[in-house]
Amino acid sequence: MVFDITRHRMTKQRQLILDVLRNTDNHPTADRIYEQVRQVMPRISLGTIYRNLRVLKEGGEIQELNYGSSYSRFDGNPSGHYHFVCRVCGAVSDIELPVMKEINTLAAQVISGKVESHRLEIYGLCAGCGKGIV
Amino acid sequence: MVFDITRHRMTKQRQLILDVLRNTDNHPTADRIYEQVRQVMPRISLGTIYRNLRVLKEGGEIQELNYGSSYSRFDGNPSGHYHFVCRVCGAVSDIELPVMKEINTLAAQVISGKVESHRLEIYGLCAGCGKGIV
DNA sequence: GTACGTGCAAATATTTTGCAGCAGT
DNA sequence: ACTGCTGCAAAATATTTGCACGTAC
Repeated sequence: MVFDITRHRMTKQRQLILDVLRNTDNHPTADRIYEQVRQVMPRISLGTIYRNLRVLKEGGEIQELNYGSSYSRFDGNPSGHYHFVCRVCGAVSDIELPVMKEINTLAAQVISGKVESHRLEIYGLCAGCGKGIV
Repeated sequence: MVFDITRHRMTKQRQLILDVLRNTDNHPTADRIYEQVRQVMPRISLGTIYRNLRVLKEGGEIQELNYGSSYSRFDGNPSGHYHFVCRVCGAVSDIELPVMKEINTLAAQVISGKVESHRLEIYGLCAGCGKGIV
């Protein structure tokens, strides 16, 4: 699906937010997206950022992530993939590991419900933070 | 570790919160814990709930979970285990699946940092919600 | 007796929403 | 032109914190 144009309009704001998310790999927060977008469109409001993030998420264009923080991060890559989270600096990066469908199969054997998907995050120290610590 | 009594005091409030968490398996939110505890100790404050949840978490007595919602849930079982989240009713339940250490090994091969742990959640429909839906 | 802990209330932080005018199709 | 979208500001939600008093050790 490209975009549900029968219900949604591709406004300049929405396109810009999507562009920002697709051209970064650091999984920014709403506030960080706001800063980025404001450099091009200074009068955009944070409410518009949040409204568009929701629409884009519901349309399957982007993903929302939240890893123990009080805020969400967003990922312009909507396809299933895993993430690595540094416990020191909080950076989130993509993991080049294929999605393991067998996890769903395993889980289905012990769950009295319908298994649909799973989410996996790896925690540790990123290369940069690992160096500084003894 | 039982509890770091050299730094922390086991107050009635803290003990009660811990008891509530240990005697339930539905991974309650802070607010729900507050309601429970208030039935026994009506003058306790929500601030105290949050402060104690943090102390208990830092002491390794409990776990904090957050799955895409804007609020956290808490788990009185501090040992590593996986969770199943129903996408309809939002219920969170424990999964009887052993922790797969090989996931860390696999991840370590493709990550340029130090892998320490991982978190896995299964999503789907719980038994109750699966029935109602065609 | 000494800190840590508590209740209360105010403050933060993040996200959502009402509204009147704007703009994509 | 129709209806969704925007900016603005206020509200809602979840969590944290300052303070004076209380209590576990």
